[in-house]
Amino acid sequence: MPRKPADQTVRREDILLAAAAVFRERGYAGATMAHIARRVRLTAGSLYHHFPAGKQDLLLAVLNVGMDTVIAQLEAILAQNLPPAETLRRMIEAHAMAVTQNVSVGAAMVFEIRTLIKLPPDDPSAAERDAFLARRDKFERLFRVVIERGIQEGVFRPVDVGLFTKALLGAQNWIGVWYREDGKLRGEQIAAHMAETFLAALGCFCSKTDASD
Amino acid sequence: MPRKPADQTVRREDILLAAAAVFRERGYAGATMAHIARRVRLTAGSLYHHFPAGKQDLLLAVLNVGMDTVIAQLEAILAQNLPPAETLRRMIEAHAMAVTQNVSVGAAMVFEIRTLIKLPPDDPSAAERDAFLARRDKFERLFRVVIERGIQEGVFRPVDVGLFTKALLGAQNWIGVWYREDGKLRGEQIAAHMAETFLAALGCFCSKTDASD
Amino acid sequence: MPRKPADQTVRREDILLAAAAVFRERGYAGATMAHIARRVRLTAGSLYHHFPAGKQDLLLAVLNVGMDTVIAQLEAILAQNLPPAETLRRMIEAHAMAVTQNVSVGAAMVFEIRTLIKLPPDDPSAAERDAFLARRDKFERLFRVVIERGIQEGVFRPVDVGLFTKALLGAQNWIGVWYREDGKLRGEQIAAHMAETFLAALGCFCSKTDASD
Amino acid sequence: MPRKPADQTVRREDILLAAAAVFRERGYAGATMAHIARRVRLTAGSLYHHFPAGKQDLLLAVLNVGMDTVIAQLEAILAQNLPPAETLRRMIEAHAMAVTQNVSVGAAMVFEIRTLIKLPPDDPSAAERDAFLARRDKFERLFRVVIERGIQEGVFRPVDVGLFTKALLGAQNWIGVWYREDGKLRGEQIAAHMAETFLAALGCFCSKTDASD
DNA sequence: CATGAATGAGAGTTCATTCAT
DNA sequence: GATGAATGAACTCTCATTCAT
Repeated sequence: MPRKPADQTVRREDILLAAAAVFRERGYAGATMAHIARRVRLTAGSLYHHFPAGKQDLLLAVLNVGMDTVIAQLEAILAQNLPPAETLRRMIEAHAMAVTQNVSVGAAMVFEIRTLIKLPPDDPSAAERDAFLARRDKFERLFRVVIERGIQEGVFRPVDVGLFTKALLGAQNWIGVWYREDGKLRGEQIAAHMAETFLAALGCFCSKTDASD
Repeated sequence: MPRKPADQTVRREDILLAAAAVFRERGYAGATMAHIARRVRLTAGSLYHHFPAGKQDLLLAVLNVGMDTVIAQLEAILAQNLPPAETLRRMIEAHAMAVTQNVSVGAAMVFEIRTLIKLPPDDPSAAERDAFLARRDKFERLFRVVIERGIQEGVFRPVDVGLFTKALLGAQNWIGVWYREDGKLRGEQIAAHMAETFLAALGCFCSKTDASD
Repeated sequence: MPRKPADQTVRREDILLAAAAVFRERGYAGATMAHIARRVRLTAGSLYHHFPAGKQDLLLAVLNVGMDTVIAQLEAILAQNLPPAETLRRMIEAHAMAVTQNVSVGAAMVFEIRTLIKLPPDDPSAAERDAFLARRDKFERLFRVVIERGIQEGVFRPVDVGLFTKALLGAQNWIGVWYREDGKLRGEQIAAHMAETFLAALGCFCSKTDASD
Repeated sequence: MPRKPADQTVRREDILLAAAAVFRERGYAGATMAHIARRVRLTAGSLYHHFPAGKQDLLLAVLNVGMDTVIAQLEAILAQNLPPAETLRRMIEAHAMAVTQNVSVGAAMVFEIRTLIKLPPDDPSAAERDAFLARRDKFERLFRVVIERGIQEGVFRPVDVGLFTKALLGAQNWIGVWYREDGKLRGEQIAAHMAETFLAALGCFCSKTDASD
């Protein structure tokens, strides 16, 4: 009754991406372990070898991977200490690229936070959930801070930073909803256009400074 | 506008709003008929008197109500034949207001289109589903057209209209995700800020023309 | 898809007895909801209408019913304030009768306490579990007290009351294991013999005093 | 008595005891191969090297070991041809000691016979099961015979031998349920008290004859 | 011998839906 | 209209068991 000749071993990450894809297509609640398993040619039960805590665990893993990737990139950009406009441009582009490069994970971050929040407070994953939400807030703050700095320095038009950030992130998150890997728009184009749009919205039409990084 | 016996009308709409609220909180797949029924003090079975086709029917009804409202408002604005900048401002504001005034319905429109798309093609509701998706496309086109016109007339900075519209709608849809009825931001403020942001992004800083409508 | 023409309604108690019977035959862990359901001509899912908390709930209900019955009878006997030997005889007989009259429930009380104890401490039923265990201890104490009194009064041979009670209850509980409703021994015979055996073991061969009750 | 390579023998017995312990704690149906394996620091799969027929095999092995021990001891006592009262006393004590010395195995014999009986008739272990049940009946008969003889010889009060034996074995079996290795009662005390109780119940208060064995 | 990965057969439970009352 | 009881299909998760390594 067992199978799989070892050359075709399924790795944790494969399952994770499969889960993300299924979550994107059908939503967490609409996704079944069987859906996920089928993508990696396993049976539903076998997933529990890799993610003993089950579906919930899988969701948290997906979200964390996504957040890890994005935060790492943003922090790398911030570490360069570029001027606000350039920093924001790169952040928007990096974020948009991340979303298009792994739409499924991005979509999960957009759509399934709600699922997380509905977790009963006595759930064993509650701690991990809180940790994730904290990181998400931190992520949002990274954008806020840059925008605030730009306004203070007079490079950006004064705006309600909270509202503006929500608008920006809404637009960016939404990419994961409509973007098709096989569509005509490439990630770079989308990223560039997004940056341009929101920098313009901040009254900053300065062309891309080609700082050799 | 003649009405059916008041009680009934109210009942149906109550259920609809209850459904929208539950869909917002738990997602379509995570919502149960019992959740919805409890909100209107009925039992799950009783809902079938009002929505014979069941859960799916409820979702479509919610989405249609939402779309009806928004499209009606947008068309009223377009009928006024105002200049593109002013038209767009009002459209954005009207849309944002609609989202904040009935967050649940708005959230359903954001989150549950996916559910609709996954409908098996042999489903009896497939026709209604297609009708809805067509109207959603029409809705998006209303924005596109105005933006295109503004660019042609030179009032707006030239942008990729498709991408720009996606960004705009992403930001607007996202409102339904973070907006709290009991929060400190009122719908008007949000609406105004959204309009300002995206008009600015189009290079149009003209202050609100107070055309007496 | 629904069924059952109302004349054949299944009552809560029917399910309870069915559960007890299945628990007796296969043990709690070995019993399935389907086994229980089949006995009352329902499907497994339907049991959740009557016992929303499921299998665990069913076990606790069975145990509580059993304990209720026995304790009530014992207390009635104690209330008569008869001399220790007569009291003990009647208690043993009443207990034995209770066991033979509802073997399944009795067996559950014997075999499934263990199941209860293994309940994780964060289980929602933990409180009910504790309540049950407390009542079981009280039940055991009823016997102890009578035996102690008899020893003090010199009617009973001095024995280790704790150990003696365990022996007595072990013998009584065991009835539920071997007793067959269709066997040749009637409950009364068993009850009388048990009383006689343990009164004899206490050095008390006094014949049954026929106090007209 | 020549032994197999020491390691193996030990291994097999370790597993057996581990199984008995787990069966006692959680019942056969509630025990998993993983539970058992963990106790001997193996994985579930590895158990199949030692007990190829799996869980069922383990149970039968546990029960047989228990029965072997007890029957051997009882037969040794019977072989001494002592008078009935003394024989019975020693049998009761030996049995009680066996139960307290290996509670887990004893508990399995008490609780898991039921499991055995539910074995489907086409099960490969059915023959072994029947053999075990036969030995259990033989075991019970050993007690019966001694009691009968005692009655015939007039040393014991006349009782219903079947019922009396059930009472005796019930009390003895029950020890395995309440006995705690770390409790205040030692096996010898329990054994002595049990013997005393049931000899008293047979009207035989003769003190322990200290036949030097 | 031991393990880790896998399987397949349930088990408990949930839920949309139906229908007699 | 409304309800309560019922169904059947699905879903998450568990587990004995197998086998390549």
